Amino acid sequence: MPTHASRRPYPCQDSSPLPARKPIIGRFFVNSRPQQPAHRPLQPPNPVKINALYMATKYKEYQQLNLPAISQDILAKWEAERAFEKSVEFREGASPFVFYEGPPSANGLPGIHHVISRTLKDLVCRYKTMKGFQVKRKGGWDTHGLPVELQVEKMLGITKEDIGKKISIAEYNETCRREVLKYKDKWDELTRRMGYWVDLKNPYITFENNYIETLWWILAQLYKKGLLYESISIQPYSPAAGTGLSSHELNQPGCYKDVKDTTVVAMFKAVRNAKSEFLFRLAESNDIYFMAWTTTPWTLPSNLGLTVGPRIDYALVKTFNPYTHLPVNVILAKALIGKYFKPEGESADFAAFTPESKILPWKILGEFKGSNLEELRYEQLLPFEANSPEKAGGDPFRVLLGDFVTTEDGTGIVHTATAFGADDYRVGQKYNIGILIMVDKQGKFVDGLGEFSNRYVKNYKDDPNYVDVNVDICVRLKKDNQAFRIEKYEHTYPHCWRTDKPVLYYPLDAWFIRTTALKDRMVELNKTINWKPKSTGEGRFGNWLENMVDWNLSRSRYWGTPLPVWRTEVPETPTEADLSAREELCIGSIAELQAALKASIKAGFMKPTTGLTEQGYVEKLTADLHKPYVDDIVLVSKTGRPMKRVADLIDVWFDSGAMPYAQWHFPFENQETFAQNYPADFIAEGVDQTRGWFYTLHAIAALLKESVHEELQKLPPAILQPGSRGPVTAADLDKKYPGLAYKTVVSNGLVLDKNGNKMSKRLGNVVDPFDTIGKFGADATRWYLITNASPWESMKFDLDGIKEVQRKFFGTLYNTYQFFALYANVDGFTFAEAYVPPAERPEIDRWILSSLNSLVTKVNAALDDYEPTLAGRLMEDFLDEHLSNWYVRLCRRRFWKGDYSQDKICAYQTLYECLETLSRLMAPISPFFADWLFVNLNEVTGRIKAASVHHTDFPTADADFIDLPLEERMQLAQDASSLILSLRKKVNIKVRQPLQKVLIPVLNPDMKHQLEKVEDLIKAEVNVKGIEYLNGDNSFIKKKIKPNFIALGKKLGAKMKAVSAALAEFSQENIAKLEKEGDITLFIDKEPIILSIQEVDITSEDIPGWVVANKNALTVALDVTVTPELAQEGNAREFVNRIQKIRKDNGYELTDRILVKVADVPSLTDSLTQFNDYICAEILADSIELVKEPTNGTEIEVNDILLKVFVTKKA
RNA sequence: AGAUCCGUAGCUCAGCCUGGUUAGAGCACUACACUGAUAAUGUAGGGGUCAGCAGUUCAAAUCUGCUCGGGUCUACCA
Repeated sequence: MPTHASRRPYPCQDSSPLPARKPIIGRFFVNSRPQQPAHRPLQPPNPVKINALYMATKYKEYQQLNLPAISQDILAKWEAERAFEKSVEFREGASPFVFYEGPPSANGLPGIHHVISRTLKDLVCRYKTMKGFQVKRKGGWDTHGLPVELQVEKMLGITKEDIGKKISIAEYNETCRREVLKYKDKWDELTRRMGYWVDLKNPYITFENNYIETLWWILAQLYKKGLLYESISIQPYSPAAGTGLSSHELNQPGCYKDVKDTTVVAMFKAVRNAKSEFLFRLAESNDIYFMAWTTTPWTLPSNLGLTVGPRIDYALVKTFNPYTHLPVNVILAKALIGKYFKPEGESADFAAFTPESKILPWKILGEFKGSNLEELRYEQLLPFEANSPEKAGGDPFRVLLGDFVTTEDGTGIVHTATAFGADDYRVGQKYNIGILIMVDKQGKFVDGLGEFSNRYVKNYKDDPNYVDVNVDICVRLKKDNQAFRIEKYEHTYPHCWRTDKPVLYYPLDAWFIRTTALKDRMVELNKTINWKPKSTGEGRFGNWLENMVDWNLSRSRYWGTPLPVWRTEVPETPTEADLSAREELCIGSIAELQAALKASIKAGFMKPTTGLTEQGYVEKLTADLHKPYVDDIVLVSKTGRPMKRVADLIDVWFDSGAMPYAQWHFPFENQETFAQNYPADFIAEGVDQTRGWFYTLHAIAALLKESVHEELQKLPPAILQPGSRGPVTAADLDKKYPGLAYKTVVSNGLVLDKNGNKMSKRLGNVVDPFDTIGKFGADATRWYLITNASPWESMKFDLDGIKEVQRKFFGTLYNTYQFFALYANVDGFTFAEAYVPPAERPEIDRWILSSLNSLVTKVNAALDDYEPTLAGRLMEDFLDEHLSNWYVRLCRRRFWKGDYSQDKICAYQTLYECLETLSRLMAPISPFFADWLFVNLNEVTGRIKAASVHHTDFPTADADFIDLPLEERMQLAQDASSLILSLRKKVNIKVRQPLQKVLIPVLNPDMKHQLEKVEDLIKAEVNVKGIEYLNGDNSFIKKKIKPNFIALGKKLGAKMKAVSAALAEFSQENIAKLEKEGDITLFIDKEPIILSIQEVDITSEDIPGWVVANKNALTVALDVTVTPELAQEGNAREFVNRIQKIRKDNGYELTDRILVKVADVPSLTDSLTQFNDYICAEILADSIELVKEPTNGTEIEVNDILLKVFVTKKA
């Protein structure tokens, strides 16, 4: 950032009477030359289509910056001119840049976090459009799913059980269909107001028949390939809500709660047989028990196995049951012995043990690995008639091996109830121990479980008299010598997010997609995706792919895409024969369904309603592919049996993951459009979509690759490969459609409140995007969101941050424009003159243009790399540090002084170009303000034939403009000015007081040349008359030497410290010698080390007798002597300053000439006479009249001298 | 539990990939200047154990490991 300069109070270009100073800008002045054609022709994207552009003669000037008003005006303009549509139409025929819109669900209100991801999407699309691509952006709506259902239930005051009773499924779904787009208007409004350009007129909507038909086609493709199958899965299930829950739902905030449960370490009595004989020998007893811990005692009646870790060490321990005090031998993990037995009890006196004993005696009888326990048998813990081994249908009550067993808590032996745990089920399948489901879907025990029958395992009915059955189970075990420890235990347990009741893990029939079959392909393809940030792709997403399990697709709901599978019915408890005779059909299109329907009518399973033809009936039945209509359809199997639809709906994530195909109703129509818009070049959503949309898009693309190829091969080759007529080979297809849904994905982080907390309605810290945009405008909001932090980092949203952006960035840019407009209007600058080649412009113009083009290069690179934060910050720096703070400030006089000369034209052209280029650079991020700025400029000059900045091309850098040495020396000038000003500050000499000279030691000729070229700038900036350079060999300067660590590090290694110390001790003579001879020999530990001049950094540190400051290699010394001559000149300037203030106070126009009468104060007479010409030129007076006693007038103060002046406007 | 990101001034963030000896900006604060960009602008100042510990190295904000704190995602187990 700049650390320089206050106001430069000097005249520059007009004739200065100050003999000591060269007028600075005069040096830059360029005489008019034969005009040359414009250097940089600017091409509109499509000049033909734009006809009449509104032209203005004056740049608009404003009272003050009003960003919300600008947003509104520009929005109205866009809508009137169809600016968005045109921005796409203009690029017709250009290469497409494919963007997919992740569909939001419109049944909730949009929040500020939607603004960030949409800004990101929008800016990339706008940028690519300006880069010459055609970017179609089809909007979309996600319409299915549980949130919609719940909202509807809440609204109607019903629960899931009421559906089909109090309300028909048809009515229910109709309500969902209506409700899901409840806030569509709000979303559309946000889209408009934030300036998100997306096609909302033709969005894809996931509940539409065409959309569902594509989903069915995809499912049928998977079915054909054997990738869609049915199986049991243990899933979270909410008995209170009567529904299975997805893991997604379980991860709703607040679902995992800390609860206190009654837990028990149950004792399973081992059976003595050949395999277990070794234990019984060790124990010399028949009372051997496996100890297993559970936090869900209600699962114990369903126990079928005990699982141990094969590599875990277990011990057989002789002890007593702490409740019954009977002698027992227990088996548990050795590592967990300490949890149950106190050290002082080890090998204590067993004989002395009484029920009153505090310490339980114990003794290890033997140790073995878990693998030694495999296949041992035990007696069923809680046998009843309902849970007999026959009912389990396997070979239960054995010890199993499982990798999931740990010794972190419990006993290292896991009670395994196959019905109620995913791990349990998996290991149970492997060992064929059967399954017992002793709890029904209401969450209560089934009949035939003795005293526990029909009791709810948790208080699902909000019964005030509920008695915890878990406690009763524990009590019974305790009495029966089957419990070793019973205690309350606090742990986190998932709860149904709707009913707040604990979920059960419950076996449910489910349909799966065999994603694991394509795992390798998905992992490989993921490596080709450009992830922003990279780590999300490699880490979070990569790991997720590595640990992939089959996709559980089915949901037992009402409002969603139905699974298109019909099959013949089997009895409730089917035999193998029933199942193998079952016939099944997966429907892949409406036509297929209609044909099947007709067959069914023929078979007599379906009958056309009276008054309808068969065709009419078939069409009516397939007019809506939702429940309940599809469920009413009975089809006929090959063998003539009736087939009913499987009741399940599919996961809504499938809906959104299938959008690349379904949004175009592929492959039923739009095949060509699809071919050109697949895969996406770019998508962006919140990082929470990693396992959601990002995954489902990726998975479906990988699964569907071959089917897509098949369909595309039906198209004419020219569509797939423009320009080629030959056949499209498999390799060609593979290259273009590798089974990938997107090439670049940006995952943006969360938006937190300003204290870093997640925004939630509960905390009341949500930020309303409408308020924010209304108050600060979309531009400042967008700019803030993009530049505050990288999009993928979670950002703390603070309205003060937007205020800052508004003031700092937009305020500065607005001021700069206002400044330009003010003077350009006075001078009538309309860019009518030919473009002045940079070589003919003053150095400062060439500098800012160089800097501008460097900026353009960097911004292009940043945006190409999807780093908008960097791009925005670069623009901020340029605007503040270079354009406003240095260029405009230094050049102000060029704009308002003198005639409409070549120099002025150069200044206008330069500033104009900076503003115009900035408007185009910032257009993707802050589209309204950019357009406002662009149009304000372009309306007058008509320089670019485009009605909107969004129809122009993105700026590209012109290497000819870039002059790095020039940028370097300007930096030197800024640094030098800053240093000198800080010195002035230190000695309290105001900038208006001229000083005689500055000394700058130069360490090499190059530095001197660079400084000489900006000498005038520095002198003007700091109001010093001369700069003297001190060459390196001047003994006047005191120098400092230090090692060049980078150069010396490798050479010296460990000797670095010693050398560093030695250099610190160097005398001025040593340094001079080194400079003169180029190298010097040091002795470190008596070893010679030769240092060359390149291996050290020599800087000037001090100039004795002067006030000195330095920064890096630059040192300045200021002569602070104010001679009487200098003081007089200072007075003159002070005087000018006072008169200017009066002019302003009196409200004179810039061009008004004035008459001045001044009281003749002796101490000022010399100043006023000597600098008369200068003063008159400055204040636009013909002369200064010194009068003895002005009759009336304003009292002013010039360097502590009081006097009266009388100023009037000249007629 | 696993993965990942983050931790630098009161606040928001650069710098870290590629280690180099005075760690930078903006905001806020304090003081001053400027007063023809003026509801603007500039200058200066104070303010940091670079979360902590250990390691590698001549040298660590920067590389490595561990710990702590915060966020997110995933999983959830007796």
